[in-house]
Amino acid sequence: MSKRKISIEDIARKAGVSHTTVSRALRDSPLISPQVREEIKKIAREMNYVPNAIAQSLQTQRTNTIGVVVTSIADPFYAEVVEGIEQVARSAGLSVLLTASHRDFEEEIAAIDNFHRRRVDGILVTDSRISKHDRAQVGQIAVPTVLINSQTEEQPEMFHSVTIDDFLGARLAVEHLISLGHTSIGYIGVGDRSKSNQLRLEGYQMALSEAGLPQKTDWVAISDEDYTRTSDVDTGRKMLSKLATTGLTGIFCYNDMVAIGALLTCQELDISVPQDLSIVGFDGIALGRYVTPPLTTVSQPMLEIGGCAMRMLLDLLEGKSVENRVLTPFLVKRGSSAALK
Amino acid sequence: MSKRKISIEDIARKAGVSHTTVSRALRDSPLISPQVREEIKKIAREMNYVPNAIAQSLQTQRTNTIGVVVTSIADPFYAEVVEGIEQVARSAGLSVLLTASHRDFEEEIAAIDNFHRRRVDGILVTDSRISKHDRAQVGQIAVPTVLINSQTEEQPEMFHSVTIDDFLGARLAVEHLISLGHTSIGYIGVGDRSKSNQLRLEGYQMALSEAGLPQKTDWVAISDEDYTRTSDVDTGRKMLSKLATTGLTGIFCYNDMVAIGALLTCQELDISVPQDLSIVGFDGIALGRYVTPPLTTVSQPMLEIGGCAMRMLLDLLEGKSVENRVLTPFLVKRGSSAALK
DNA sequence: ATGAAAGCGCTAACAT
DNA sequence: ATGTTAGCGCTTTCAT
Repeated sequence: MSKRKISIEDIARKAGVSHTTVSRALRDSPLISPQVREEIKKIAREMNYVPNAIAQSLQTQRTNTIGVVVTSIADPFYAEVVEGIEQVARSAGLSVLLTASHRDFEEEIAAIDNFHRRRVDGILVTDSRISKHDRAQVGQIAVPTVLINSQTEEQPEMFHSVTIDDFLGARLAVEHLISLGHTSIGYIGVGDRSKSNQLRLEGYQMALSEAGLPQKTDWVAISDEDYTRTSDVDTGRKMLSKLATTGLTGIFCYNDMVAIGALLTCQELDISVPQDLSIVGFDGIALGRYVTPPLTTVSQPMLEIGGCAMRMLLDLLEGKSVENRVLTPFLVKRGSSAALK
Repeated sequence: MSKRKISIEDIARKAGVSHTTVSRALRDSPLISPQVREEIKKIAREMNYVPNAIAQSLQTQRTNTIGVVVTSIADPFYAEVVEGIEQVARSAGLSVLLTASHRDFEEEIAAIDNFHRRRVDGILVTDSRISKHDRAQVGQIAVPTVLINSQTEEQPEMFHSVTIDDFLGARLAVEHLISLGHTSIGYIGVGDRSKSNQLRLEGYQMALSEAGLPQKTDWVAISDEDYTRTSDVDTGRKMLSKLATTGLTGIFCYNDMVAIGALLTCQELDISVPQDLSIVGFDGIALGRYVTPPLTTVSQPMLEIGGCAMRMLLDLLEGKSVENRVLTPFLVKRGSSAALK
């Protein structure tokens, strides 16, 4: 194994030309005569030359790298979003630096700062905690940045963004329950996800009031715990126990993990789903297909969210102007919801 | 937003010193007098200086970056492994470049090649398809590389590796079924994962023969499909249908997704699990906890696999010598397995 | 304690 | 069509 890496100067020496010629030949410059070019490429191959992207980056001021911040790498939702990001990034010749923020503001800032030092060409942040007040901390966000499902109320013109229509999604879920004949419908939320939780709650309320259905405060249970170690599944479990005695026949849950927690507790409490209680989740993670009964959910197009954000970033890198996108979620009917008896 | 980034020369000019002094001050060199150092740091802060990691890397020949190749980012198993990797990488000041290989040899090679151009300090590859015959293609693997659960029979001294003990794991699964009184035990495998599938099959066979139990060829079903789009769940579904009529009372599945496919088909065929049939999976992905009945499985310590591989890489980077690790999986008993009636 | 100069490996003006 | 010369923004001898 060659200890010292080969440089274009090494090739130049061997080929009896200048390193500039090698540089040009390797990048198919029309300035170099075909035979010289081929000869140089041949030598490069023989010497196992591997171009130094670092040196190229220093010169071209482009790293062909983007930074992605996710709340957790093992999160089934964002894992799929990142899959979508990576696919289009790679096909555009960009590599992805991935960092987890654990929904922590400081970690998020640190990750972005690290990306800046590394001179990434662009940044993608999921579930961002950054708002306009924090501009100082982020230093100058000098590179194109797109927020995915941001959790703050930043001015739209401040950052670029791709979001899911939480309000609409919630309505889809609740209207589905209503169409099944349910009239006593509850909501289990996650306080920690401020913005999306708020919007889903509002969508829930709107759907009910539009249908002229009653709303009771004890039909809504929102966990107020810090996002320490209490997972969403546990939230679903606890909150369902609270709501179990309120006579509800349908429950819309903040997301699929919460819904699954609710489902599990129903099994323990001998509440049959969907006979006694219909449950609807949000997100559309793969998992929902495999629980019993399979989970009815409002599905987010995860791959598309990632792909869309990445394409937006690509446009930004080319200096194009872009418009923020609000993607549309769609209802996936499965076994956890059924007509009211 | 400052268009042009500030460099140490800009700071030097402002501070009336040389850029060398700035460089030293910023990195707390004892050569610089405390007051000058503080003054320079203050100016740097005021000017919103962000060190250029690219320039540093070119000089120091270290990128503080590692490359990670996974089969799929959205894979619940490897997502968790990567989570483990990223945690220890970050605490060591390293960033992670992540690329998906989709179990494709060419893509895997391309990813590694890309990492080489980018001069990553080290590489981690999961489910590697590379064997010693392919050394040429990989060029010179010039940087420390650790394979995680490699799928080929490379000489141990060729690459460093962290693996799970597939053979032992399979035995744990089958011995568990045996201890529950089962005597007709089948195996559903995935042909595409050559090495691990082979080892798990052998573990299965060994456990049976040690217990003096019968083995029949039609108790073993191994999917021979290419890994195109047919997911493991579908494999489980199809193979269970095949085995359903053979009078088995226990089935060990290559992994949890296969087991879940089997579980789902059991529901459709009105085969009660675990009353009529006990099912045991492999991997220990979170999902298994939430299906009905919850899945008994041989769990791999996913975070630890990632963390262990990363620590091994860290040692390699420090020039230490390392020993390959074979980690031990453990049985997690849940509802999908029960004593034979 | 500080500075001048060289160089990491490449690209790009500017010659020729 | 090819070579010379500068940098890109840092770290690191080597002087002073």
